[in-house]
Amino acid sequence: MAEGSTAASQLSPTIKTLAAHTGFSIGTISKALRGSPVVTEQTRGAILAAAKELGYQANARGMALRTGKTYQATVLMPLTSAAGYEWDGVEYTQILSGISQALDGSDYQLSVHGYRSFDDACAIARRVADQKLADGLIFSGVLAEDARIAMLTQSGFPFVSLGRCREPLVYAHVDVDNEWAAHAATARLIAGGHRRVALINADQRFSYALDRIDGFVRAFREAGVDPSLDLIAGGDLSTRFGRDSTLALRGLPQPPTALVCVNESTTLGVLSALDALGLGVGEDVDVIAYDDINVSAYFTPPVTTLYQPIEVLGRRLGEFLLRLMAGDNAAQLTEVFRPQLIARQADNLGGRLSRSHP
Amino acid sequence: MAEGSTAASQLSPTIKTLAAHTGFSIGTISKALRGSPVVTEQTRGAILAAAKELGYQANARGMALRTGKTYQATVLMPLTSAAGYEWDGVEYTQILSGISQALDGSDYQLSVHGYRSFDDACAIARRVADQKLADGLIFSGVLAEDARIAMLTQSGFPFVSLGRCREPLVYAHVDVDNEWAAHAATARLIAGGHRRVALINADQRFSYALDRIDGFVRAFREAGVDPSLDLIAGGDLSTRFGRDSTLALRGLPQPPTALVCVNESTTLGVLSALDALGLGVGEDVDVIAYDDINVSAYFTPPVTTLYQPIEVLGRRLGEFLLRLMAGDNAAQLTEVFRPQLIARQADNLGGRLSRSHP
DNA sequence: AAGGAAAATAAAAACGTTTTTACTACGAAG
DNA sequence: CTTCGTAGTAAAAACGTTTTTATTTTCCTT
Repeated sequence: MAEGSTAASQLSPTIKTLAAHTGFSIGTISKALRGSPVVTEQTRGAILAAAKELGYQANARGMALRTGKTYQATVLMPLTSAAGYEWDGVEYTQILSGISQALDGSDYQLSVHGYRSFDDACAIARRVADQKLADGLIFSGVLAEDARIAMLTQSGFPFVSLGRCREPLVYAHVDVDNEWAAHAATARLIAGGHRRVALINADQRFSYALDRIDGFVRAFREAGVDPSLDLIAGGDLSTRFGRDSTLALRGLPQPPTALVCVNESTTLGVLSALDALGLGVGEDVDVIAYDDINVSAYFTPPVTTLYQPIEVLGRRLGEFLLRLMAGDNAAQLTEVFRPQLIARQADNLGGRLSRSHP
Repeated sequence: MAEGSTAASQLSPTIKTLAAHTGFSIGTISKALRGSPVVTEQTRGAILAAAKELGYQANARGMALRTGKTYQATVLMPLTSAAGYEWDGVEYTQILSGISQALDGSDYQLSVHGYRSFDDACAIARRVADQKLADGLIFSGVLAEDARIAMLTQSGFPFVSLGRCREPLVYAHVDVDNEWAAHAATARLIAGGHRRVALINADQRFSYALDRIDGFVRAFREAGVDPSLDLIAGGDLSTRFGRDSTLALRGLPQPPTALVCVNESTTLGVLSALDALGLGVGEDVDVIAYDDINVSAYFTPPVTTLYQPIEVLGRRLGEFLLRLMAGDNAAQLTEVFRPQLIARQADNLGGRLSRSHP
């Protein structure tokens, strides 16, 4: 019976199939495919031809077992905080999209791990590094003092973070210049005459939340004005949070006349709250938002934004991780993006405020 | 030198370490860990204790090589169509979140493959199945005649689709009752007096776009009214598409007095266009949207929605895939969700239309 | 008490690679 | 004409499992 050959033609060809087909040994086949210089050009040609003819594809599991590599790049993704399916984390689609594009064509597969809390994320990161579940790691939501960065830096496990911690460590990262962005937004509002500016911010555990406060405060300092620190709200970046904090802030004795918003889902909540309060944007209150998924242009009314497409950051994250896994030095793999200011409003309440303030 | 033992204590323990530690052979260790009935309860206890003591974790690559399984569940994710980073695909965060939650605790890892076109998705699906790059597959964006479903059904590769094709095939799937949803929205508008209703729909290659048209038409038929087929727009589900198609439709000689929108990013574009045209929602035009990420509540003005949290569908997708990979029958693994109607407007233009139409 | 069945474990083979080591020609040098 | 280095390839070992086959032990039966 030709059972053997029939079965073999069903299954995908292995290095052994190639050996039988070409007459070379499996060791030579492997070297030829890996581009080792010890095999002659002629044999390599023959082997490559046979590989193409049979549609040979290296078995990732065999390679992985022998080399200890996994050919996996893992991304830590925050699971939506779930309470009532509140809208947050939408930008992750574009982050993943960017990373996926960068990894496309490489030998690496993109895998995703969800986490529910920071401790959860730490535990997963540790497990991935200790057990070598992946060859590299990408994560975001960096804290001022981030245990993941400390741990991975020490163990030498390749990773790229979206965001910088506040410890003096050397590691590959991609970030947005949040200090600059918050400063730009706040300074613009102060120049427009505003003195009571709110900052709808992320939780202050996050490093970038602190960066934004820094920029916010610097803008006031540079203008010689006391910063409205009592108008800084911190929370999850859901739409509900944007709405609730706006309602609360506007209920204060000296409510804000302008708001700086940390992301687009929060902004939607802010706008919703302002509408509910009967306040007109550009008339009774000004709003400047940060946008990384290009949606603010469709808000009504359109608001001034600091725009940085996050897909670009995602792509860079993937590129950096590839280079890191190829042996590049982490110190060289850092980039901080400065968003673009898109002015859609005058942000001076139609000039009214500048008159009342000297 | 104690080099050997030192190095061994550094590396994670293997089945050999356990063998040396307990005195049993590696075969027995493997059987004990896998719960085989041939090993006595006493030895299993000893081995389990040693495994716990040494922190043993099975090496996935070794298992994968031997068993041919990969312990990977792969999701096909559409890459954002990218032209100008238009906002779309945001719901994928929640789909992945749901799947990740379902896979949590199982032996399976979630991996993500991005694709740029339907052909791309087909090629990837075929590669995953042929080369057994994963043990199961999840995908969405099902076409009326979907090559992936046909191919995977035939090859018997485990998969769950988000959406149903229009061919009479038996396969595991999760879906929304789009026909019902479109019917509910359209019928409500017709009951409110509308006769010129627009349907801002997905591209008609997609099966669910056809389902919505079916429901849309049925509502008209049941009311004894000619369906406004000329007001059906199909396109990508970006915000820009919502805006552009609304502007175009309202430019017609007999413009729609109401719009049914296919998802929330499109709805945002629709609302933006209506605002730009100076049309008030609930006054000059009514809008009913489909929402799967719980954001419509914050639109201003709020619109009536058909709400179905997509994270729930994601979780079910993961559950179904796990059961499928465990050997369950695909015929049993189907569920169609019916969204919830959340009426935030009267959707009858304040009663004005019902007066003019009998 | 010896034989044998059943139970428990050990040993070996296998999965598909890469890498190290061993072999075989062949040409150059003495 | 022999010896040796070298280039090219083959053979074998290893990665960590699971599974099949072989061996040992135990205990029952006659």
